[in-house]
Amino acid sequence: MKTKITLKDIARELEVSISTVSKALKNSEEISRDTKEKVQAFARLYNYKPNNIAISLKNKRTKNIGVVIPDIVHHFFTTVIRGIEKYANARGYNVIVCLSEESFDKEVINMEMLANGSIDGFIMSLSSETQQKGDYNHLKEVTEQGIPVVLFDRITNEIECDKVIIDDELGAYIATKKLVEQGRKKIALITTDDYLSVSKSRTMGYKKALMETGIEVDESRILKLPTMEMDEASIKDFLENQKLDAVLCVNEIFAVYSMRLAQKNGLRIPEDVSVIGFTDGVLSKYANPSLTVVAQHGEKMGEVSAQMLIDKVESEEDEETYQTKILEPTLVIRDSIVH
Amino acid sequence: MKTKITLKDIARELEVSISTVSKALKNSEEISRDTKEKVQAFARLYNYKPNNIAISLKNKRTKNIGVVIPDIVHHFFTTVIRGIEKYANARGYNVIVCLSEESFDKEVINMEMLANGSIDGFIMSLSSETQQKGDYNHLKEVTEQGIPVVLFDRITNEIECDKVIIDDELGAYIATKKLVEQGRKKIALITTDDYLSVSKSRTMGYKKALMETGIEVDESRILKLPTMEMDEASIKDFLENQKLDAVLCVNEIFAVYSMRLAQKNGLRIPEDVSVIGFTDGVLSKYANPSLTVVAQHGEKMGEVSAQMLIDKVESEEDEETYQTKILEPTLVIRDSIVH
DNA sequence: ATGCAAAACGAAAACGGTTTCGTGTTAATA
DNA sequence: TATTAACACGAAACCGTTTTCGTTTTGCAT
Repeated sequence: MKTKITLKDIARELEVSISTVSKALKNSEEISRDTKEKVQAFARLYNYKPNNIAISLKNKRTKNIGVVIPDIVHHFFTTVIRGIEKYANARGYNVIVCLSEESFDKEVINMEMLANGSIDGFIMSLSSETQQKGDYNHLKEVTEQGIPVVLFDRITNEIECDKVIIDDELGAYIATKKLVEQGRKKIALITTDDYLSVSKSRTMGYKKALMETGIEVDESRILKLPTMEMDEASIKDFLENQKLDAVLCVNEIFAVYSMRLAQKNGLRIPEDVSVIGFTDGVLSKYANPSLTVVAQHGEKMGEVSAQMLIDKVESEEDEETYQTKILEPTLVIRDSIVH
Repeated sequence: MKTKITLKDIARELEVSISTVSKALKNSEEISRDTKEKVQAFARLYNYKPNNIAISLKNKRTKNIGVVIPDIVHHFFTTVIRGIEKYANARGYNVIVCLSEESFDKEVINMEMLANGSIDGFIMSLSSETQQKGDYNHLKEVTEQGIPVVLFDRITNEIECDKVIIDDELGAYIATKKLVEQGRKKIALITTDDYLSVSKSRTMGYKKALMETGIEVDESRILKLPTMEMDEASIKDFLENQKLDAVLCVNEIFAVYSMRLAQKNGLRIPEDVSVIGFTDGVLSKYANPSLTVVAQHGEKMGEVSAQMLIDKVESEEDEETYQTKILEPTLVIRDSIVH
């Protein structure tokens, strides 16, 4: 087992001081040609690589960024991570992923674990429990310590920091508008309780589109599930007890399940019922029929978040100016609506 | 901005030495009741938390584990990460995720980045390019430095380390056997080139099951795609040019797409054609009809990998004994086969 | 030979902890 | 009263770097 070599080892072997070795490896002007070549050759030979931890301690910079998200087994979050990872890696950063699993406590614990020097900044999306409680002290503590935070998708106005979201209201709006344009009148919405920031916005977009086109909002056509978790019974109960000609869902699972239910009841999609979901995942693409969705561009969101975070981390002056970037959702038309 | 407090700060305020503070916080017997209470109270008041980096440098233990995988936007890898994350977190470890994106170079770079002190061990699944090249020097270097490695799913025999796989051959075997039992005779296999360790095993299981039941293996019924990437044209070309009564696919996307193709051509599933895939993801569950799959139990695999790694990291003696854990796949029966 | 500036290098502090070992004080014992 | 053990604490080394600030050496002009 050949153990890692350190500056001290090189210094001892070459009978120079540690400082000389350090400088030689950085090609410092202070060191003579001769010595530099000797040191560099030796370092290369023994494959010297500086110890990241020591450098982190010295610089107070870890080149790690902490990502705290509610769940990883969801296409949207997965694509965001990919975006973050790609961008961060290109700038020499590593990504530490922590899952809150929609739990407030885990979110707090994870942040505390990372906030003690392990990372230079956070990128996160709030757990549903956190949004429900409305308790953001763990975020406050972190920002007060000067650790930059970028919130994406599930955000809160209570914390001053950079934010990245898609225009959820607009997404629901264009989807609903599309349905109306195609002559649909009885449009249902399957969403979750309003405490989830995204659900609230989407519900608003849905209502706005209806009102604009002179269709009365019928609250009995809106199903608010307690969480994003699949609840087949509720959806079944909801859909089978009314006559509808279109369904808008806040994720793709709800949408695909709705399609299957309709089909089982002898309804044709999209002839009898149009369906639109959120999240352009693998499910939408390969569902039968393929699902029209509001694409959230998770990878882009991840990139933008990472860029904002790293820019802030590396900026010398600590400007107290924060921005919220709003990405535009787009409608991906597939076979679950007529076209 | 209230900056983090250090031992030195506490020592200065309380007019004691740094050593005393350190010991007091650890409830050392050496320190008097009085002093301990004073120090602990002060620390609590100012919310003192030791700096992880400093501790890492001292202990030469980071409590981070590096996970290097080819892709994150795949249900299987996602569930593995979740398993790793849950288990590792419970034991006080953080997870650094790096994506090789199926590229050999990225895999190497990522490992080098992490191997210089950032992590205590690796959990990884090889990129397809790495398996294709058969170049494992980056893994050798790491293990020679005494950094523990656990390989999962996409492994190699060229490296001595702990490994976790599912019995891919068995998975394909039971799936094929199931199809045969139901009277299917013309069973196609859609897989990838043999350099991918998992594909090779699955092909073997498929052939074994056929031979055991007296069905001749017809190579023209085997489609070997170059990668796991979706290639609709090839699959379409392959499926539409022969009469089949069943299809086995090495992932769920190939399988779902095969179902749609068959349906478009007027074939009923499962009456005319049975389909089985690998990976029990969201796609299988919500496809129409729902897809029978060989479940790979990714989360379990992640847990087991994390446990093996952390056990090795924390074991004092460096035993040079490695084990390979083989998890049993299970067949999840759904509507894409008769039952 | 002398003086001096430039060149080349080393000592030491710093980052924030842990830990070993030494030392001063107090109290108990002879 | 002298001796000693227990107690409470501090100094310093260490982990592996970087960096400032001397100090020594060299070369050159005088």
